Amino acid sequence: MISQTEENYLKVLYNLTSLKGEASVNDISKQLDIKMPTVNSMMKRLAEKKLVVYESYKPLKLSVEGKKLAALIIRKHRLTEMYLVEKMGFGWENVHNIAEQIEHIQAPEFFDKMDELLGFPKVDPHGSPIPDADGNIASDNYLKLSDCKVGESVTFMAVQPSSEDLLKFLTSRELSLGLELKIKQIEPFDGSMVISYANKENEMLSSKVCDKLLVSKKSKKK
Amino acid sequence: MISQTEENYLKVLYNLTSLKGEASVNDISKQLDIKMPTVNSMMKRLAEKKLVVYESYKPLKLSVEGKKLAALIIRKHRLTEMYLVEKMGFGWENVHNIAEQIEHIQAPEFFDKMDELLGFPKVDPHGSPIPDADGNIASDNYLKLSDCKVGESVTFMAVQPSSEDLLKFLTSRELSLGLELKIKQIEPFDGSMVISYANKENEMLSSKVCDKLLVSKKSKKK
DNA sequence: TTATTTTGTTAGTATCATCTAACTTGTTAA
DNA sequence: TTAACAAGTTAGATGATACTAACAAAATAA
Ligand SMILES: [Mn+2]
Ligand SMILES: [Mn+2]
Ligand SMILES: [Mn+2]
Ligand SMILES: [Mn+2]
Repeated sequence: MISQTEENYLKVLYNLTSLKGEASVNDISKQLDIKMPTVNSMMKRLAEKKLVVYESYKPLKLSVEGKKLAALIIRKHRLTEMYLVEKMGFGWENVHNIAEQIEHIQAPEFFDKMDELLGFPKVDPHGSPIPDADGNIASDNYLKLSDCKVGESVTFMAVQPSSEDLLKFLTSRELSLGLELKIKQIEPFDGSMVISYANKENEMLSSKVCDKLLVSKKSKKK
Repeated sequence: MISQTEENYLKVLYNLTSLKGEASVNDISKQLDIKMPTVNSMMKRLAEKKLVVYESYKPLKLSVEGKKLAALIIRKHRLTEMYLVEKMGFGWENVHNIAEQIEHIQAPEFFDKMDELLGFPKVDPHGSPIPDADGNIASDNYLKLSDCKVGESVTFMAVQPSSEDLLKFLTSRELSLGLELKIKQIEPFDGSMVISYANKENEMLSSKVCDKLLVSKKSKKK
């Protein structure tokens, strides 16, 4: 059996390693706001359970089994977020904290039902892919809006990472997933961008924001 | 702060005391399948927190505050059960275990939303009343079907206590809440009853079943 | 390359939630 | 009314999950 606490460690490790393939004790410590010695002993415990690859002073990795387990927790998290938004009417900025708790519910039929009622969605409300029931996750090949050039026209696909404040900001600008963004101008000094979309003309977005908006160039194959 | 574990103790104590007003360490121990010394020290801890009235060798009671807290957990449990049945399509025999977990979610807006989507229901899928947001619970004045007499016609209002097996059995007999039950015959030997309802004529129910079906005599005021 | 800082580890402590063993108190049946 | 049994309590142990203090290793800066 795996505890709620252990599940949270696995999930954080999954997210941290999804970038570089490995993570440090320090990274996890900061992410979870838990002191390093606690993280250290938890990593040893998860290594005992064959979920984490631990060697003294070396970066941490998830085992194959650990990766699958983490993906299944993330599946529950993202299905929940989608359900809260689509079926219960929550805003995309208000679902993360609830999902953070519900992801630990042990009742496969509950999440299967959500999945079914949602029509087996592929992404969550922030554009992140939902792992399938085997823990496989589709890799998007989106790029950051901030890496695009003037004149380009792209589709807004995901927010990552998506903090509550950022999501609120995007809502206030009526910036929602799926919109066509036209890049009008890029300020060389601070990297802020002027874009047009929907019925908005020449909206200014800071580079801090543009860094977190993921877009696709060619209209996404359906 | 109150832990999930503590919440489960409070809830059990609430349910046990709703009958006689007090409960024993032994009762709780059996109900939760946790040894008496563990229950004993938990009761002392909850007494520290002013949620339980504890005196050595005396029966246990909830404090006013404890009673309210317990009622609010039960509110979350029953709203969840109702939501699962009404909005997600679960059968009434499959919702208790999920609700047992979801009742511990700390997110008032989540349960408020359920309440709203359900149209502020007064009872759960098994006919038990849902406490209001202040922890007040309406008292039904139902009687057991087994206490009724031949010839009477009553309305099926609740199942209590409602085990999965019993609920499955009732489903198999198409016995659902709100039905008019006509008592045709009572077997003096074992107390089993012959009743008619809906399109069923002279169905036989054991006294074990009849003991757990709550009914109202006069058609319930709407 | 040495000194400093950051990161990781070990050791020891604390709290929560559980247990078993042993003892005490209360209840019930001879 | 006492002897037996049931219920309640105390004491002590354990595993999970956190912490701080102190030390060791690795990375970085001087
Ligand atoms: Mn999230
Ligand atoms: Mn979580
Ligand atoms: Mn229930
Ligand atoms: Mn529970």
